[in-house]
Amino acid sequence: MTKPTFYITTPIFYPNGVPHIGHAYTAMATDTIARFHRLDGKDVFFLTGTDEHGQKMQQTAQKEAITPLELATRNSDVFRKLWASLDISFDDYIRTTEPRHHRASEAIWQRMADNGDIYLDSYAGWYSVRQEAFFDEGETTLGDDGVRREPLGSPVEWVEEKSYFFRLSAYGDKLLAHYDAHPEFIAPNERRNEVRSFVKSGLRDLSISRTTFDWGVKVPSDPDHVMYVWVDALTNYLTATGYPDEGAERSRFWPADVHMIGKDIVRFHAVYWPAFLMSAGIDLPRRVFAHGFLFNRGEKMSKSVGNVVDPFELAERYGVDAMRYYFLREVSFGQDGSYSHEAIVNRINADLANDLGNLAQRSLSMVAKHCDASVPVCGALSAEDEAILGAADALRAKTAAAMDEQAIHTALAAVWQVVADANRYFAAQEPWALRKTDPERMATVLYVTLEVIRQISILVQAVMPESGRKLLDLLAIAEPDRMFAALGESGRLVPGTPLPAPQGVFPRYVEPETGDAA
RNA sequence: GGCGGAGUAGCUCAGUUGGUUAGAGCAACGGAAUCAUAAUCCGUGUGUCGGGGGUUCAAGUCCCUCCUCCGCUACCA
Repeated sequence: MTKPTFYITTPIFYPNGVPHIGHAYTAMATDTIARFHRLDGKDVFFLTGTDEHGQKMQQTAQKEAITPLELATRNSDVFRKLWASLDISFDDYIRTTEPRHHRASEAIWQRMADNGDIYLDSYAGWYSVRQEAFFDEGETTLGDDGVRREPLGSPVEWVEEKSYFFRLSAYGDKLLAHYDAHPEFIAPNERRNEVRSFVKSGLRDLSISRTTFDWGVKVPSDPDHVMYVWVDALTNYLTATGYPDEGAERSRFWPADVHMIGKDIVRFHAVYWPAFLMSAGIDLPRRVFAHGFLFNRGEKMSKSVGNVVDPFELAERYGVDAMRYYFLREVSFGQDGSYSHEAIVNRINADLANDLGNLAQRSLSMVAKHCDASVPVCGALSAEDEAILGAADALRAKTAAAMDEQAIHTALAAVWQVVADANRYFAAQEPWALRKTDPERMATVLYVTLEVIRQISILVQAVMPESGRKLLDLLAIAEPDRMFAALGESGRLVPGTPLPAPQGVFPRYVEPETGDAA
Protein backbone atom coordinates (compact mmCIF):
# COMPACT_ATOMS: atom_id res chain seq x y z
CA MET A 1 0.00 0.00 0.00
CA THR A 2 1.72 3.18 -1.11
CA LYS A 3 0.45 6.46 0.16
CA PRO A 4 0.03 9.31 -2.27
CA THR A 5 2.93 11.72 -2.08
CA PHE A 6 2.74 15.43 -1.45
CA TYR A 7 5.76 17.65 -1.96
CA ILE A 8 5.64 21.27 -0.85
CA THR A 9 8.39 23.86 -0.63
CA THR A 10 9.06 27.31 0.71
CA PRO A 11 11.50 29.51 -1.15
CA ILE A 12 15.02 29.18 0.12
CA PHE A 13 15.62 32.34 2.07
CA TYR A 14 18.55 34.66 1.66
CA PRO A 15 20.54 34.67 4.92
CA ASN A 16 22.11 38.03 4.26
CA GLY A 17 20.15 39.20 7.29
CA VAL A 18 17.83 37.82 9.92
CA PRO A 19 14.29 36.59 9.23
CA HIS A 20 11.31 38.94 9.39
CA ILE A 21 7.59 38.43 9.63
CA GLY A 22 7.25 37.78 5.90
CA HIS A 23 9.56 34.79 6.12
CA ALA A 24 7.62 33.56 9.13
CA TYR A 25 4.33 33.95 7.29
CA THR A 26 5.47 31.89 4.33
CA ALA A 27 6.73 29.20 6.66
CA MET A 28 3.60 29.10 8.82
CA ALA A 29 1.33 28.79 5.81
CA THR A 30 3.46 26.15 4.15
CA ASP A 31 3.72 24.23 7.38
CA THR A 32 -0.04 24.26 7.84
CA ILE A 33 -0.57 22.84 4.37
CA ALA A 34 2.11 20.20 4.95
CA ARG A 35 0.58 19.19 8.26
CA PHE A 36 -2.89 19.07 6.74
CA HIS A 37 -1.76 16.56 4.14
CA ARG A 38 0.14 14.49 6.67
CA LEU A 39 -2.98 14.29 8.81
CA ASP A 40 -4.80 13.30 5.67
CA GLY A 41 -2.51 10.29 5.43
CA LYS A 42 -0.24 11.38 2.62
CA ASP A 43 3.45 10.78 2.27
CA VAL A 44 4.54 14.38 2.71
CA PHE A 45 7.85 16.00 1.96
CA PHE A 46 8.18 19.58 3.18
CA LEU A 47 11.31 21.42 2.16
CA THR A 48 12.78 24.73 3.23
CA GLY A 49 16.30 26.13 3.41
CA THR A 50 18.62 28.99 2.66
CA ASP A 51 20.05 30.42 -0.54
CA GLU A 52 23.61 31.14 0.43
CA HIS A 53 25.42 32.22 -2.72
CA GLY A 54 25.76 35.54 -4.46
CA GLN A 55 27.69 38.73 -4.45
CA LYS A 56 25.82 40.24 -1.53
CA MET A 57 26.74 37.36 0.73
CA GLN A 58 30.34 37.71 -0.32
CA GLN A 59 30.37 41.45 0.30
CA THR A 60 28.60 41.31 3.64
CA ALA A 61 30.98 38.62 4.79
CA GLN A 62 33.95 40.70 3.71
CA LYS A 63 32.68 43.64 5.68
CA GLU A 64 32.44 41.49 8.76
CA ALA A 65 35.77 39.88 8.08
CA ILE A 66 34.39 36.38 8.01
CA THR A 67 33.95 33.90 5.18
CA PRO A 68 30.70 33.82 3.23
CA LEU A 69 30.09 30.35 4.55
CA GLU A 70 30.48 31.52 8.12
CA LEU A 71 28.01 34.32 7.50
CA ALA A 72 25.59 31.92 5.85
CA THR A 73 25.87 29.45 8.67
CA ARG A 74 25.36 32.08 11.31
CA ASN A 75 22.20 33.47 9.74
CA SER A 76 20.93 30.14 8.54
CA ASP A 77 20.97 29.08 12.16
CA VAL A 78 18.75 32.02 13.08
CA PHE A 79 16.23 30.85 10.49
CA ARG A 80 16.32 27.37 11.92
CA LYS A 81 15.80 28.75 15.38
CA LEU A 82 12.76 30.66 14.19
CA TRP A 83 11.32 27.57 12.53
CA ALA A 84 11.75 25.69 15.77
CA SER A 85 9.91 28.33 17.75
CA LEU A 86 7.10 28.46 15.17
CA ASP A 87 6.63 24.70 15.07
CA ILE A 88 7.63 24.45 11.42
CA SER A 89 7.71 20.76 10.60
CA PHE A 90 10.04 20.73 7.61
CA ASP A 91 11.43 17.38 6.53
CA ASP A 92 14.63 18.69 5.04
CA TYR A 93 16.53 21.93 5.28
CA ILE A 94 18.65 22.60 2.28
CA ARG A 95 21.61 24.92 2.06
CA THR A 96 22.81 25.76 -1.41
CA THR A 97 26.39 25.53 -0.22
CA GLU A 98 26.04 21.81 0.30
CA PRO A 99 27.83 19.43 -2.09
CA ARG A 100 24.59 17.70 -3.04
CA HIS A 101 23.27 21.01 -4.29
CA HIS A 102 26.34 21.82 -6.34
CA ARG A 103 25.97 18.42 -7.99
CA ALA A 104 22.33 18.99 -8.83
CA SER A 105 22.96 22.49 -10.19
CA GLU A 106 25.79 21.28 -12.37
CA ALA A 107 23.62 18.46 -13.63
CA ILE A 108 20.68 20.63 -14.64
CA TRP A 109 23.02 23.13 -16.25
CA GLN A 110 24.57 20.33 -18.26
CA ARG A 111 21.15 19.12 -19.37
CA MET A 112 20.17 22.58 -20.52
CA ALA A 113 23.49 22.96 -22.31
CA ASP A 114 23.13 19.57 -23.96
CA ASN A 115 19.78 20.68 -25.22
CA GLY A 116 21.43 23.65 -26.89
CA ASP A 117 19.83 26.28 -24.70
CA ILE A 118 22.99 27.75 -23.21
CA TYR A 119 25.45 29.85 -25.15
CA LEU A 120 28.35 32.14 -24.37
CA ASP A 121 28.03 35.81 -25.20
CA SER A 122 28.84 39.03 -23.50
CA TYR A 123 26.69 41.21 -21.36
CA ALA A 124 27.13 44.93 -21.28
CA GLY A 125 25.23 47.60 -19.48
CA TRP A 126 24.95 49.99 -16.58
CA TYR A 127 25.46 47.94 -13.47
CA SER A 128 24.68 48.79 -9.88
CA VAL A 129 26.72 46.87 -7.37
CA ARG A 130 24.31 47.72 -4.61
CA GLN A 131 21.26 46.52 -6.55
CA GLU A 132 23.26 43.70 -8.07
CA ALA A 133 21.48 44.48 -11.31
CA PHE A 134 21.83 45.99 -14.74
CA PHE A 135 19.78 48.96 -15.92
CA ASP A 136 18.81 50.33 -19.28
CA GLU A 137 20.46 53.59 -20.06
CA GLY A 138 17.05 55.24 -20.13
CA GLU A 139 16.43 54.25 -16.53
CA THR A 140 19.57 55.94 -15.32
CA THR A 141 20.24 59.60 -14.76
CA LEU A 142 23.46 61.52 -14.78
CA GLY A 143 23.69 63.56 -11.60
CA ASP A 144 25.21 67.01 -11.17
CA ASP A 145 28.16 65.33 -9.55
CA GLY A 146 28.88 63.49 -12.77
CA VAL A 147 27.78 60.21 -11.25
CA ARG A 148 25.24 58.13 -13.15
CA ARG A 149 22.60 56.56 -10.96
CA GLU A 150 19.76 54.07 -11.27
CA PRO A 151 16.20 55.02 -10.24
CA LEU A 152 16.72 54.09 -6.60
CA GLY A 153 19.82 56.24 -6.39
CA SER A 154 22.74 53.87 -6.26
CA PRO A 155 25.62 54.62 -8.62
CA VAL A 156 25.96 52.54 -11.76
CA GLU A 157 29.04 51.76 -13.81
CA TRP A 158 29.46 50.51 -17.35
CA VAL A 159 30.27 46.85 -17.21
CA GLU A 160 31.00 44.42 -19.96
CA GLU A 161 31.55 40.81 -19.18
CA LYS A 162 31.35 37.41 -20.71
CA SER A 163 28.26 35.59 -19.67
CA TYR A 164 26.43 32.43 -20.47
CA PHE A 165 22.90 32.97 -21.66
CA PHE A 166 19.85 30.79 -21.42
CA ARG A 167 17.67 30.73 -24.52
CA LEU A 168 14.57 31.85 -22.69
CA SER A 169 13.25 33.46 -25.85
CA ALA A 170 12.62 30.02 -27.28
CA TYR A 171 10.20 29.12 -24.50
CA GLY A 172 7.54 31.82 -24.67
CA ASP A 173 5.03 29.82 -26.68
CA LYS A 174 5.68 26.66 -24.74
CA LEU A 175 5.11 28.46 -21.48
CA LEU A 176 1.90 30.05 -22.72
CA ALA A 177 0.70 26.68 -23.90
CA HIS A 178 1.44 25.25 -20.49
CA TYR A 179 -0.39 28.05 -18.66
CA ASP A 180 -3.40 27.43 -20.86
CA ALA A 181 -3.35 23.68 -20.53
CA HIS A 182 -2.83 23.94 -16.77
CA PRO A 183 -4.71 26.95 -15.46
CA GLU A 184 -3.94 25.78 -11.93
CA PHE A 185 -0.21 26.13 -12.48
CA ILE A 186 -0.08 29.71 -11.20
CA ALA A 187 -2.27 30.84 -8.35
CA PRO A 188 -4.00 32.97 -7.36
CA ASN A 189 -5.60 34.04 -10.62
CA GLU A 190 -4.42 37.62 -10.71
CA ARG A 191 -0.84 36.38 -10.58
CA ARG A 192 -1.44 34.11 -13.53
CA ASN A 193 -2.75 37.00 -15.56
CA GLU A 194 0.32 39.04 -14.78
CA VAL A 195 2.66 36.26 -15.71
CA ARG A 196 0.76 35.52 -18.87
CA SER A 197 0.89 39.05 -20.09
CA PHE A 198 4.54 39.28 -19.21
CA VAL A 199 5.37 36.20 -21.23
CA LYS A 200 3.08 37.24 -24.03
CA SER A 201 4.94 40.51 -24.43
CA GLY A 202 8.00 38.55 -25.48
CA LEU A 203 10.92 36.99 -23.66
CA ARG A 204 14.59 37.86 -23.93
CA ASP A 205 17.37 35.48 -23.25
CA LEU A 206 18.61 35.36 -19.72
CA SER A 207 22.13 35.96 -18.50
CA ILE A 208 22.83 33.07 -16.18
CA SER A 209 26.48 33.32 -15.21
CA ARG A 210 28.86 35.83 -13.70
CA THR A 211 32.60 36.26 -13.66
CA THR A 212 32.79 39.28 -11.35
CA PHE A 213 32.59 37.18 -8.21
CA ASP A 214 33.14 33.55 -7.41
CA TRP A 215 30.83 32.76 -4.47
CA GLY A 216 28.54 30.34 -6.20
CA VAL A 217 28.24 27.11 -8.10
CA LYS A 218 30.90 26.89 -10.77
CA VAL A 219 29.75 26.44 -14.32
CA PRO A 220 30.70 22.96 -15.55
CA SER A 221 33.59 23.11 -17.99
CA ASP A 222 34.15 26.81 -17.41
CA PRO A 223 35.16 27.46 -13.80
CA ASP A 224 35.73 31.17 -14.45
CA HIS A 225 31.97 31.52 -14.27
CA VAL A 226 29.61 30.95 -11.40
CA MET A 227 25.94 30.34 -11.99
CA TYR A 228 23.89 33.43 -11.49
CA VAL A 229 21.35 33.41 -8.73
CA TRP A 230 18.26 31.72 -10.05
CA VAL A 231 19.66 28.72 -11.87
CA ASP A 232 21.37 27.77 -8.68
CA ALA A 233 18.62 28.83 -6.29
CA LEU A 234 15.62 27.32 -8.04
CA THR A 235 17.37 24.03 -8.50
CA ASN A 236 17.24 23.46 -4.74
CA TYR A 237 13.75 22.04 -5.14
CA LEU A 238 15.23 19.31 -7.27
CA THR A 239 18.35 18.81 -5.18
CA ALA A 240 16.33 17.77 -2.19
CA THR A 241 14.69 14.95 -4.12
CA GLY A 242 18.09 13.45 -4.84
CA TYR A 243 18.47 14.82 -8.35
CA PRO A 244 20.22 13.84 -10.56
CA ASP A 245 20.16 10.30 -9.15
CA GLU A 246 17.30 8.55 -10.90
CA GLY A 247 16.91 5.94 -8.19
CA ALA A 248 17.12 8.35 -5.27
CA GLU A 249 14.75 7.52 -2.47
CA ARG A 250 13.07 10.87 -2.68
CA SER A 251 12.77 11.01 -6.43
CA ARG A 252 9.19 9.87 -5.99
CA PHE A 253 8.32 13.33 -4.71
CA TRP A 254 9.05 15.10 -7.97
CA PRO A 255 7.24 16.93 -9.49
CA ALA A 256 6.51 19.14 -6.52
CA ASP A 257 2.86 19.72 -5.74
CA VAL A 258 3.20 23.28 -4.52
CA HIS A 259 5.96 25.84 -4.58
CA MET A 260 4.83 28.34 -1.96
CA ILE A 261 6.32 31.77 -2.56
CA GLY A 262 5.76 35.46 -1.92
CA LYS A 263 4.28 37.41 -4.80
CA ASP A 264 7.56 39.24 -5.37
CA ILE A 265 9.24 36.19 -6.85
CA VAL A 266 6.47 34.92 -9.08
CA ARG A 267 8.31 35.46 -12.30
CA PHE A 268 11.28 33.41 -11.30
CA HIS A 269 9.08 30.51 -10.32
CA ALA A 270 6.44 30.72 -13.01
CA VAL A 271 8.58 31.70 -16.00
CA TYR A 272 12.27 30.97 -15.58
CA TRP A 273 11.94 27.81 -13.53
CA PRO A 274 9.52 26.00 -15.83
CA ALA A 275 11.61 27.07 -18.81
CA PHE A 276 14.74 25.63 -17.23
CA LEU A 277 12.90 22.42 -16.49
CA MET A 278 11.47 22.15 -19.98
CA SER A 279 14.94 22.61 -21.37
CA ALA A 280 16.36 19.96 -19.08
CA GLY A 281 13.51 17.59 -19.89
CA ILE A 282 12.21 17.48 -16.34
CA ASP A 283 8.56 17.47 -15.31
CA LEU A 284 7.14 20.77 -14.15
CA PRO A 285 5.84 21.39 -10.64
CA ARG A 286 2.07 21.27 -10.37
CA ARG A 287 1.54 24.65 -8.85
CA VAL A 288 3.23 27.87 -7.92
CA PHE A 289 1.25 29.71 -5.27
CA ALA A 290 2.14 33.32 -4.56
CA HIS A 291 0.87 34.73 -1.30
CA GLY A 292 0.59 38.42 -0.47
CA PHE A 293 2.47 40.75 1.82
CA LEU A 294 1.76 41.62 5.41
CA PHE A 295 1.39 45.18 6.56
CA ASN A 296 1.64 46.61 10.01
CA ARG A 297 -1.61 48.54 10.53
CA GLY A 298 -1.89 48.89 6.80
CA GLU A 299 1.58 50.35 6.47
CA LYS A 300 4.44 48.65 4.79
CA MET A 301 7.03 47.59 7.28
CA SER A 302 10.32 49.30 7.02
CA LYS A 303 13.23 49.97 9.25
CA SER A 304 13.00 53.71 8.75
CA VAL A 305 9.37 53.85 9.86
CA GLY A 306 10.32 51.71 12.80
CA ASN A 307 7.35 49.38 12.54
CA VAL A 308 9.25 46.22 11.84
CA VAL A 309 8.05 43.39 13.98
CA ASP A 310 10.30 40.61 15.08
CA PRO A 311 8.61 37.23 14.54
CA PHE A 312 10.32 35.80 17.60
CA GLU A 313 8.74 38.53 19.65
CA LEU A 314 5.25 37.94 18.24
CA ALA A 315 5.41 34.26 19.04
CA GLU A 316 6.62 35.08 22.51
CA ARG A 317 3.91 37.64 23.18
CA TYR A 318 0.83 35.88 21.80
CA GLY A 319 1.88 32.26 21.75
CA VAL A 320 2.84 30.33 18.64
CA ASP A 321 -0.55 28.78 18.01
CA ALA A 322 -2.42 32.05 18.39
CA MET A 323 0.05 33.76 16.08
CA ARG A 324 -0.33 31.03 13.46
CA TYR A 325 -4.10 31.08 13.78
CA TYR A 326 -4.32 34.83 13.47
CA PHE A 327 -2.32 35.15 10.28
CA LEU A 328 -3.90 32.18 8.59
CA ARG A 329 -7.48 33.00 9.59
CA GLU A 330 -7.51 36.77 9.27
CA VAL A 331 -5.66 37.14 6.01
CA SER A 332 -7.35 35.89 2.88
CA PHE A 333 -4.53 33.69 1.69
CA GLY A 334 -3.09 35.04 -1.54
CA GLN A 335 -4.12 38.63 -0.80
CA ASP A 336 -2.12 41.18 1.10
CA GLY A 337 -2.96 41.33 4.75
CA SER A 338 -2.70 43.65 7.67
CA TYR A 339 -2.15 43.02 11.32
CA SER A 340 -2.29 44.98 14.52
CA HIS A 341 -2.15 44.21 18.17
CA GLU A 342 -5.88 44.90 18.50
CA ALA A 343 -6.78 42.57 15.66
CA ILE A 344 -4.66 39.75 17.03
CA VAL A 345 -6.08 40.11 20.52
CA ASN A 346 -9.57 40.19 19.10
CA ARG A 347 -9.07 36.91 17.26
CA ILE A 348 -7.47 35.27 20.24
CA ASN A 349 -10.28 36.24 22.58
CA ALA A 350 -13.25 35.94 20.23
CA ASP A 351 -12.40 32.85 18.18
CA LEU A 352 -10.06 30.90 20.40
CA ALA A 353 -10.91 31.68 24.01
CA ASN A 354 -14.62 32.54 23.77
CA ASP A 355 -15.85 30.36 20.94
CA LEU A 356 -13.79 27.20 20.89
CA GLY A 357 -11.99 27.26 24.22
CA ASN A 358 -15.08 28.07 26.21
CA LEU A 359 -17.20 25.53 24.33
CA ALA A 360 -14.73 22.81 25.27
CA GLN A 361 -14.51 24.05 28.83
CA ARG A 362 -18.25 24.30 29.46
CA SER A 363 -19.07 20.91 27.99
CA LEU A 364 -16.10 19.09 29.48
CA SER A 365 -16.64 20.48 32.92
CA MET A 366 -20.26 19.29 32.88
CA VAL A 367 -19.07 15.88 31.80
CA ALA A 368 -16.49 15.87 34.57
CA LYS A 369 -19.09 16.74 37.18
CA HIS A 370 -22.17 14.93 35.99
CA CYS A 371 -21.09 12.04 33.77
CA ASP A 372 -18.53 10.24 35.90
CA ALA A 373 -15.71 12.06 34.15
CA SER A 374 -16.02 9.81 31.14
CA VAL A 375 -17.48 10.04 27.66
CA PRO A 376 -21.28 10.18 28.19
CA VAL A 377 -23.70 7.63 26.90
CA CYS A 378 -25.33 8.68 23.67
CA GLY A 379 -29.06 8.04 23.47
CA ALA A 380 -31.42 8.41 20.53
CA LEU A 381 -30.46 11.34 18.33
CA SER A 382 -32.81 14.26 17.77
CA ALA A 383 -32.97 16.23 14.54
CA GLU A 384 -30.80 18.90 16.19
CA ASP A 385 -28.21 16.32 17.16
CA GLU A 386 -28.13 14.93 13.64
CA ALA A 387 -27.78 18.41 12.19
CA ILE A 388 -24.77 19.45 14.22
CA LEU A 389 -23.09 16.06 13.81
CA GLY A 390 -23.72 16.27 10.10
CA ALA A 391 -22.11 19.70 9.99
CA ALA A 392 -19.04 18.36 11.77
CA ASP A 393 -18.87 15.28 9.56
CA ALA A 394 -18.99 17.48 6.48
CA LEU A 395 -15.91 19.43 7.51
CA ARG A 396 -13.39 16.97 6.17
CA ALA A 397 -14.61 17.38 2.61
CA LYS A 398 -15.05 21.13 2.99
CA THR A 399 -11.62 21.79 4.40
CA ALA A 400 -9.97 19.45 1.92
CA ALA A 401 -11.59 21.30 -0.96
CA ALA A 402 -10.39 24.63 0.42
CA MET A 403 -6.89 23.39 1.14
CA ASP A 404 -6.58 21.96 -2.34
CA GLU A 405 -6.50 25.52 -3.53
CA GLN A 406 -4.46 26.77 -0.58
CA ALA A 407 -7.49 28.67 0.74
CA ILE A 408 -6.39 28.23 4.34
CA HIS A 409 -8.64 31.02 5.57
CA THR A 410 -11.66 29.40 3.92
CA ALA A 411 -10.93 26.09 5.60
CA LEU A 412 -10.66 27.81 8.96
CA ALA A 413 -13.85 29.76 8.36
CA ALA A 414 -15.68 26.50 7.69
CA VAL A 415 -14.40 25.00 10.93
CA TRP A 416 -15.35 28.06 12.94
CA GLN A 417 -18.78 28.07 11.39
CA VAL A 418 -19.31 24.72 13.05
CA VAL A 419 -17.86 26.03 16.30
CA ALA A 420 -20.51 28.76 16.22
CA ASP A 421 -23.21 26.24 15.35
CA ALA A 422 -22.11 24.08 18.24
CA ASN A 423 -22.37 26.99 20.67
CA ARG A 424 -25.88 27.67 19.40
CA TYR A 425 -26.74 24.00 19.70
CA PHE A 426 -25.44 23.86 23.24
CA ALA A 427 -27.35 26.96 24.29
CA ALA A 428 -30.57 25.76 22.67
CA GLN A 429 -30.39 22.29 24.23
CA GLU A 430 -29.66 23.67 27.70
CA PRO A 431 -27.97 20.59 29.12
CA TRP A 432 -27.71 22.33 32.50
CA ALA A 433 -31.51 22.37 32.65
CA LEU A 434 -31.77 18.79 31.35
CA ARG A 435 -29.62 17.72 34.22
CA LYS A 436 -32.64 18.05 36.50
CA THR A 437 -35.38 17.00 34.10
CA ASP A 438 -33.81 14.42 31.80
CA PRO A 439 -30.26 13.29 32.64
CA GLU A 440 -30.14 10.82 29.77
CA ARG A 441 -30.94 13.53 27.30
CA MET A 442 -28.31 15.71 28.94
CA ALA A 443 -25.77 12.94 28.43
CA THR A 444 -26.68 12.72 24.76
CA VAL A 445 -26.31 16.46 24.27
CA LEU A 446 -22.93 16.41 25.97
CA TYR A 447 -21.87 13.42 23.91
CA VAL A 448 -22.81 15.15 20.69
CA THR A 449 -20.99 18.31 21.75
CA LEU A 450 -17.82 16.42 22.62
CA GLU A 451 -18.00 14.55 19.34
CA VAL A 452 -18.12 17.84 17.46
CA ILE A 453 -15.19 19.15 19.48
CA ARG A 454 -13.29 15.96 18.70
CA GLN A 455 -13.54 16.53 14.98
CA ILE A 456 -12.72 20.20 15.25
CA SER A 457 -9.68 19.37 17.34
CA ILE A 458 -8.38 16.93 14.77
CA LEU A 459 -8.76 19.49 12.00
CA VAL A 460 -7.25 22.29 14.01
CA GLN A 461 -3.99 20.41 14.49
CA ALA A 462 -2.77 21.56 11.10
CA VAL A 463 -2.86 25.20 12.14
CA MET A 464 -2.34 24.90 15.88
CA PRO A 465 -0.43 21.69 16.53
CA GLU A 466 0.04 22.25 20.24
CA SER A 467 -3.52 23.31 20.99
CA GLY A 468 -4.97 20.53 18.86
CA ARG A 469 -2.91 18.06 20.82
CA LYS A 470 -4.13 19.46 24.15
CA LEU A 471 -7.76 19.27 23.10
CA LEU A 472 -7.38 15.70 21.92
CA ASP A 473 -5.68 14.83 25.18
CA LEU A 474 -8.70 16.17 27.05
CA LEU A 475 -10.89 13.86 24.98
CA ALA A 476 -8.55 10.91 25.61
CA ILE A 477 -8.09 10.31 21.91
CA ALA A 478 -5.40 7.75 21.15
CA GLU A 479 -2.54 8.82 18.90
CA PRO A 480 -3.59 6.79 15.83
CA ASP A 481 -7.09 8.25 16.01
CA ARG A 482 -5.87 11.80 15.57
CA MET A 483 -5.58 11.53 11.81
CA PHE A 484 -8.27 12.63 9.38
CA ALA A 485 -9.13 9.00 8.79
CA ALA A 486 -10.84 9.15 12.17
CA LEU A 487 -13.05 12.07 11.15
CA GLY A 488 -16.72 11.46 10.55
CA GLU A 489 -18.92 8.68 11.77
CA SER A 490 -16.32 5.94 11.82
CA GLY A 491 -14.32 7.63 14.57
CA ARG A 492 -17.11 8.45 17.01
CA LEU A 493 -16.22 8.78 20.69
CA VAL A 494 -16.71 5.64 22.74
CA PRO A 495 -19.05 6.15 25.70
CA GLY A 496 -17.53 5.22 29.02
CA THR A 497 -13.97 6.22 28.08
CA PRO A 498 -12.46 7.94 31.13
CA LEU A 499 -11.49 11.57 30.63
CA PRO A 500 -8.84 13.66 32.36
CA ALA A 501 -9.76 16.73 34.38
CA PRO A 502 -10.65 19.56 31.99
CA GLN A 503 -8.16 22.36 31.54
CA GLY A 504 -8.37 25.59 29.62
CA VAL A 505 -6.64 25.32 26.25
CA PHE A 506 -7.06 28.86 24.94
CA PRO A 507 -6.54 31.48 27.65
CA ARG A 508 -7.87 34.96 27.04
CA TYR A 509 -5.29 37.55 26.18
CA VAL A 510 -5.05 40.02 29.03
CA GLU A 511 -3.05 43.19 28.57
CA PRO A 512 0.05 43.25 30.73
CA GLU A 513 -0.36 45.74 33.59
CA THR A 514 2.19 48.42 32.79
CA GLY A 515 5.79 48.97 31.93
CA ASP A 516 6.28 45.63 30.28
CA ALA A 517 9.67 45.46 28.68
CA ALA A 518 8.75 45.10 25.04
C1' G B 1 1.93 55.13 -21.63
C1' G B 2 0.39 49.66 -22.20
C1' C B 3 -1.98 45.32 -19.88
C1' G B 4 -4.73 43.62 -15.63
C1' G B 5 -7.44 44.08 -10.97
C1' A B 6 -10.33 46.68 -7.35
C1' G B 7 -13.90 50.52 -5.37
C1' U B 8 -20.68 46.98 -1.39
C1' A B 9 -22.75 48.55 6.34
C1' G B 10 -17.86 51.88 11.36
C1' C B 11 -13.90 47.81 10.10
C1' U B 12 -12.68 43.12 7.01
C1' C B 13 -15.12 41.21 3.17
C1' A B 14 -19.35 37.43 0.44
C1' G B 15 -22.43 38.43 -3.38
C1' U B 16 -23.56 32.24 -8.35
C1' U B 17 -25.15 32.10 -15.36
C1' G B 18 -28.91 39.89 -14.19
C1' G B 19 -34.85 38.46 -10.75
C1' U B 20 -38.44 38.15 -4.33
C1' U B 21 -37.49 43.49 1.09
C1' A B 22 -28.42 43.52 -0.77
C1' G B 23 -25.68 39.42 3.11
C1' A B 24 -21.61 37.38 6.86
C1' G B 25 -17.97 38.12 10.68
C1' C B 26 -16.05 41.83 14.01
C1' A B 27 -17.31 46.32 16.60
C1' A B 28 -21.79 49.04 18.87
C1' C B 29 -26.66 49.00 21.35
C1' G B 30 -30.86 46.25 23.85
C1' G B 31 -32.60 41.65 26.00
C1' A B 32 -32.27 36.32 27.86
C1' A B 33 -29.76 32.68 30.33
C1' U B 34 -26.18 31.08 34.19
C1' C B 35 -23.27 24.91 32.23
C1' A B 36 -18.62 27.77 31.11
C1' U B 37 -12.31 31.19 30.37
C1' A B 38 -17.74 38.02 32.68
C1' A B 39 -17.62 33.21 28.28
C1' U B 40 -22.81 31.92 25.54
C1' C B 41 -27.66 32.73 23.11
C1' C B 42 -31.54 36.10 20.93
C1' G B 43 -32.72 40.85 18.67
C1' U B 44 -31.29 45.73 16.34
C1' G B 45 -28.29 48.58 10.30
C1' U B 46 -31.98 55.41 6.86
C1' G B 47 -25.63 50.95 3.24
C1' U B 48 -26.57 57.03 -2.82
C1' C B 49 -23.70 48.71 -3.85
C1' G B 50 -17.22 55.05 -6.46
C1' G B 51 -19.99 59.20 -10.05
C1' G B 52 -22.88 59.65 -14.62
C1' G B 53 -25.33 57.49 -18.83
C1' G B 54 -27.37 53.15 -21.37
C1' U B 55 -29.59 47.98 -22.39
C1' U B 56 -33.76 45.30 -19.92
C1' C B 57 -40.19 43.92 -17.50
C1' A B 58 -35.88 43.63 -13.93
C1' A B 59 -28.69 45.46 -12.71
C1' G B 60 -24.23 45.39 -7.17
C1' U B 61 -24.53 41.66 -11.17
C1' C B 62 -24.27 43.39 -18.73
C1' C B 63 -22.47 47.89 -22.10
C1' C B 64 -20.24 53.03 -22.38
C1' U B 65 -17.82 56.95 -19.88
C1' C B 66 -15.47 59.51 -15.84
C1' C B 67 -12.99 59.47 -10.89
C1' U B 68 -9.88 57.02 -7.17
C1' C B 69 -6.66 53.13 -5.58
C1' C B 70 -3.52 48.90 -6.57
C1' G B 71 -0.52 45.22 -9.33
C1' C B 72 2.61 43.92 -13.60
C1' U B 73 5.60 46.20 -17.45
C1' A B 74 12.86 41.30 -17.16
C1' C B 75 17.63 39.42 -15.15
C1' C B 76 17.19 42.31 -6.21
C1' A B 77 16.66 37.92 -2.95
